[in-house]
Amino acid sequence: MTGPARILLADDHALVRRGVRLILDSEPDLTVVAEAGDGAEAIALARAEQPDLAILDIAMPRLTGLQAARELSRTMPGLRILILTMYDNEQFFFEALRAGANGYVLKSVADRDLVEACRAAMRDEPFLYPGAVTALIRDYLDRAARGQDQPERAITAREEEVLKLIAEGHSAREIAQLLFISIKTVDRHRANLLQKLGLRDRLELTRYAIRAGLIEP
Amino acid sequence: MTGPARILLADDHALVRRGVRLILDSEPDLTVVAEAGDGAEAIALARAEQPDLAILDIAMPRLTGLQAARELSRTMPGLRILILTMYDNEQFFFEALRAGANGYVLKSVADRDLVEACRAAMRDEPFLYPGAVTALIRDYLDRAARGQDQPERAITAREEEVLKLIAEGHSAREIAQLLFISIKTVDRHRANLLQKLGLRDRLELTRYAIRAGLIEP
DNA sequence: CCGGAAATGGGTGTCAGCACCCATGGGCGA
DNA sequence: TCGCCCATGGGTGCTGACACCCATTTCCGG
Repeated sequence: MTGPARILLADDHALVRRGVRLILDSEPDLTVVAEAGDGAEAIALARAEQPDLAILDIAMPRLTGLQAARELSRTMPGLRILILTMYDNEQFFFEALRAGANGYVLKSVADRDLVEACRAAMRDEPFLYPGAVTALIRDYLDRAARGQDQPERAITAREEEVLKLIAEGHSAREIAQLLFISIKTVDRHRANLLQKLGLRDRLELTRYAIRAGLIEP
Repeated sequence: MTGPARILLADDHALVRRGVRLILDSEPDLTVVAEAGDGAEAIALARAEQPDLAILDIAMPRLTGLQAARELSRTMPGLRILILTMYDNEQFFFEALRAGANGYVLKSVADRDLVEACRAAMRDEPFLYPGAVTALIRDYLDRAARGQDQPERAITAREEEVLKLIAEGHSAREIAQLLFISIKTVDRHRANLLQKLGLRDRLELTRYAIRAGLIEP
């Protein structure tokens, strides 16, 4: 017996943090030991507090929950990770799996499922909401049907970074200066994003990012 | 003595509703008597339950919190209204005041201020977060300085039509074909819109249209 | 150890967005 | 009636977005 699971909670809205904390702390086997307001703070607090489980919102300033999840699952392999998001979006769901998340919970059903998802993660079992399971099965069947000839490449970490900046209204030149890379490289990332997502221009990229919850309008 | 204030809570995320409910119900003078997941449901429940106070999120399906606030302040004059939102946006803030809201609270600071805002509303006093107060004062000073000499030309009907189409992602060429006018005229309307709204490009026009509720994201 | 993917960056060309210039005809209020 | 604003549209030119071409380095997994 080692006491309740120690949880790090990261969301940029204090109100959501407070609500989730009240829900989790009312369970005897779960306790929130730290709260972060952005992805960078989440990483710092995870290192300082060594929690058992991190609950990460996707849409956060500085680093998104997915970026933080990649970093945390790489540097702290024992840490369980739950992604908590507003949006039912398959692209981000698959990315969350690749980023090392143990579970993916929608905020719209989190009041019912979140506690169960935490317990599943602590047992090192995956937890997915029903829609995600459906998408996963469909994707599995798709791959089986195609014989994995096309692994349909996903958005990379760097591409997500560029996507966020484009959607925030920055020009290619500004992004190049922010990331210390050439305009041509920004052009290439943008082109890859447009091709992978099947979109036409940066305006559609912006809509996509808003719908996906990467940024706020 | 009439017992605790009866509150209607409207937000499309069950998780946020649950958090807010836990916060408010722990105060002896506040009690949540109904929860709505969208603006239309909020109006129906307000009529059925006759609460003292309605807390409305802006971003909701069917009817936004602002639309619901307009309807409620018109048909139920005794009802106090608090707008609760993610966005620190002056446009929304002024719209909320015009829609009859008694208070405007940001989700990012709601864990601290929400209870106080509810009590202020029940005393029929306004409650605004500090940034909103600053914006209100600046706007007042602006108007005083101009002495309303310039009615600051409004968007014309034709310009709004073009704005909508631009925000929906149509190119100037497409809009010209849709409206049976020349590309150059579309160019001119766009230029006038950019100048009147103080924006830079069609991407910012799109954000503006989304925020103004002209189109759906 | 080799092949592929990710990240980097250069060149070239087309086109749309946007700024600035200009003019004309119609409607409406002072 | 006169002037103003609106809607219309033409010309010119710059710049950024985007497509398609190319190459190099690094790193990781089979």
